[in-house]
Amino acid sequence: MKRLRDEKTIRKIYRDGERRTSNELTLLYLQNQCHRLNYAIHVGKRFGIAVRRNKIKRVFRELLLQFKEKLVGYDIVIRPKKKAEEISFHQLSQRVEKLFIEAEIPIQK
RNA sequence: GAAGUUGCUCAGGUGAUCGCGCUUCGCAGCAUGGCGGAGUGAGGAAAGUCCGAGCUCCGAAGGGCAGGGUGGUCGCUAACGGCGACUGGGGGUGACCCUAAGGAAAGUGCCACAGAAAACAAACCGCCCGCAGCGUCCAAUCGCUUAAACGAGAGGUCGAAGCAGGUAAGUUUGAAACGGUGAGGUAAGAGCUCACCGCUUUGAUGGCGACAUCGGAGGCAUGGUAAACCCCACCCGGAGCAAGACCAAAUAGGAACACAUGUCGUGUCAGGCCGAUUUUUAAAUUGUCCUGGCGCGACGAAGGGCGGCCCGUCCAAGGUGUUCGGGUUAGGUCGCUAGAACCGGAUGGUAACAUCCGGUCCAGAGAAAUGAUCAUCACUCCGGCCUUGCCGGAGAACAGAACUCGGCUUAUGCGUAACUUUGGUC
RNA sequence: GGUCCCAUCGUCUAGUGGCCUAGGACGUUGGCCUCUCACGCCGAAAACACGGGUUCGAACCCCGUUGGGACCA
Repeated sequence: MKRLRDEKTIRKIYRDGERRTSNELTLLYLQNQCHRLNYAIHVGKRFGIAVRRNKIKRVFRELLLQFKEKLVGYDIVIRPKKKAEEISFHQLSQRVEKLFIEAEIPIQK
């Protein structure tokens, strides 16, 4: 699992990728060539000061760790919404898994 | 016990599992990558960007003006608008706190409403004395008369207005009224005189100094406002690591507008006036001068740079300047962290701080990494119980390095020391 | 990261020490007009971002916060 830091790749995902939304986040995804999960978490300034933004990013990174072995071959971008701050880690985990199922990404056992 | 003032410390520890950034080593490998090990990894405010510096570039960072900043004194410091000590003023019962705290007798401006008057001294309302006339009242005396009544009436008293003079805040207004309070004094009053306080000025003593204490003199002149302009003293060139340096790649020498192309010298060519020579006229040759073209040299400048202006200085025909357009491009490397650094000690100093000795190496990352769960220990709070204790539950703030330091300000949890005021009990 | 600018009724604004108990326009709202609506007329409510300081007096001057906005190779 690797963090995406290349601006061009992220733009490509925004342009060509599929997207699914829930109350808590927006998920964008695109198949890639390598057999790994690359991710980016997009937290704008409307979430407040730097500490809060960093906290959201840490929560989502921890959450993606669960899917590390199951989701390979995809580049994804996660855009949290403000409601994501209000619910617990466990609830958030379920919502994300649901989104992955909706997206018909094959979850490997 | 309560309320408060000032200073200081810490910013949870340990272990396990899963993860992250950077550096480095090893293995496999040459795909956009993988696996494993080691080291290291946020703050007291990293924040606001309010000051000050280092560093880099802008010509070499020059002079003056403008502009900006600071403003008790002495010190500390690389520097500061910071810090320390002291002085004056103000606040608080107090511990203690606050203080842009130079100049209003260089000049200008402003001081609404109210008030007689708002700045330089007067006018007005008053008070007092004097003058001449008028009126009221009293009245010596006189006329007439027996007397009374009546009439006249020197002089006095009171009153209103006038003239000339004296007078100061009387009595309001106001934030503020040419010293304040008290006593004497006077026609009425007034520093007119006296005492105390204030002020001005002068001297002595103490202090490096701000200033303090004591004394003499003047009798009061100098309203407030400078976080109004201003004056005085001191300081400041501008920009900022997106500074800047190097490398690579790409574009292709683009468009529009503005401005200069002058003067002098000299060479050459062409033309013209005049003269000389040859010569029958005409024409030819040649010389001085003038005009024009070209070349060379010197001077020169519209403009531009030195990010406000002037001086000064530099560039200035191989055109320059401004604007627009196109391309690269969210390219790479360096700058980039060993420093006015941190810790401990000694010495000097009231202190800020300085010097010396010993030790330590402590993030340098592409929009950017430190976290999650569990256990346990420590801390705080709440509840219960058999109250030196045990059990259960809850909590842990503000907040995340982006070139680096020194401060200030703001946000914020817990603890602790000294001191102050106050309540209760002994 | 750095350099700057701004803040007045719900919105756009005027105000540059006293005339400010802050003016105007649009909007809101009450009444009149009309058969009703619109237009028109008369009225009302509504703001100096916050905290200190200077001054007799502050929306205005000074300092500090808070919020918003612009720019950079």
